[in-house]
Amino acid sequence: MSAQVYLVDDDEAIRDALGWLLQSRGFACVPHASGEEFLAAWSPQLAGCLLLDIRMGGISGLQLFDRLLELGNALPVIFLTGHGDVPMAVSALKKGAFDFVEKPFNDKELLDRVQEALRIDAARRASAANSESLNSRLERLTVRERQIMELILAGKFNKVIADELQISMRTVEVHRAHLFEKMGVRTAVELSQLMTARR
Amino acid sequence: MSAQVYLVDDDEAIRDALGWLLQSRGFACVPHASGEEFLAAWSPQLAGCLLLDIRMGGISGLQLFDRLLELGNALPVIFLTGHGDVPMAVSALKKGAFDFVEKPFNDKELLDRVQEALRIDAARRASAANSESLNSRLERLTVRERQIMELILAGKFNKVIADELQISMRTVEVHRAHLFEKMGVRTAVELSQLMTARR
DNA sequence: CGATTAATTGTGGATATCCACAATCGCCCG
DNA sequence: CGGGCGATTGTGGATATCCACAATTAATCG
Repeated sequence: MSAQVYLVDDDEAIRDALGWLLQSRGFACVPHASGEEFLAAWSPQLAGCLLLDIRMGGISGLQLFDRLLELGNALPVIFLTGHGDVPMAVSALKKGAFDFVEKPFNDKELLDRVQEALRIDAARRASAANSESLNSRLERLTVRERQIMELILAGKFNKVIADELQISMRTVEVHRAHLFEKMGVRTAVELSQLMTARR
Repeated sequence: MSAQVYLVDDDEAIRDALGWLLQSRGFACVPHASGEEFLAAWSPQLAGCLLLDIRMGGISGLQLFDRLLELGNALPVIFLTGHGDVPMAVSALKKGAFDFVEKPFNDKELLDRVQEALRIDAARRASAANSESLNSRLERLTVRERQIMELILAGKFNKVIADELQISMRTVEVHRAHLFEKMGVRTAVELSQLMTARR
């Protein structure tokens, strides 16, 4: 799934004009005529950004935005509006919208914002992919291994861990080796960095 | 230096009214009649938040905001304006303003925003204090100790570190013990968490 | 029931770490 | 010049870790 610029606007003239502009600059554009239509096509895997008109028939851009937030949307959203007011813009940005642009807009400026949004999204996805792979590795750990990992991350010696869990040191060593293997680390320090880095 | 609500507005009536409102709700308020005046009083140590009118004689609220950004201001800024437009609000928020409120405003809403801003600032300062203390500990390390710390954080054994630095293992052990002592950690895992957590 | 998986434990040896006790060398400062 | 500091090294012993080889028990699953 490569990056797309999703465009939701109920005005066909705008869809055509913006679509053309984007394509001409090398951005793949996917137009939708309504919020409902986009919502039906949406999936968490979509990559790119979303250009969203606020005033539309059917559900409004703001309503669509809220719905997408609930669904866990990660696409950066650039609002387009001819009739925005300040509270609307403030609220949208504080909820996490990427930008809020008033029509008529300057082509170059919009393209810059699109490019920046695509960059952000790519970076976010790359980092999400990392933490996905981390999570999948974590899920492969058995309960006991996770439990022992916690104690290792608390800086405890195998001996102490064995005491606390009332098991032999040898068993701790085995679990430790297994979880290092599964997590793809060679030392406790690497494990700690892996776990600490992920916020 | 305890938390204050700094208020910059060239309209005395507003300063009085807002000042009274804030005081009555238990917020300590420090009014200034101009951007220049606040700038002269500003220091990086100020704690609290800043209520900033946009349209003022002398330098404008937006100019003051930009200047404060250059100076490394950490105070959350809540803009107050009677004549804001959308691009202005968008730009301010994207530069990191905490909020952007149009006059006339609802008292309770403004107070909520102030409280939230104070909370954010307190949290930010607490975390900054941590990283300050971390930095001061880091500065107490000798060059050699820092160098060895890097290698420890790379997950290398004392033996390997000794080889790479062309010194004896014993020396590495000594430095290692010293830097652990100075950094206040007992194990390499704790050190790693300390260093990794601070972005 | 036979296979698989997780948890558990043991032995023993090779490596590493931790640390007290001790010492040398070079540099800068009052 | 004597003292302090940082870097360096050594010895030796107590602890820990790493790991190959080996095995038992309990639970789950087709």
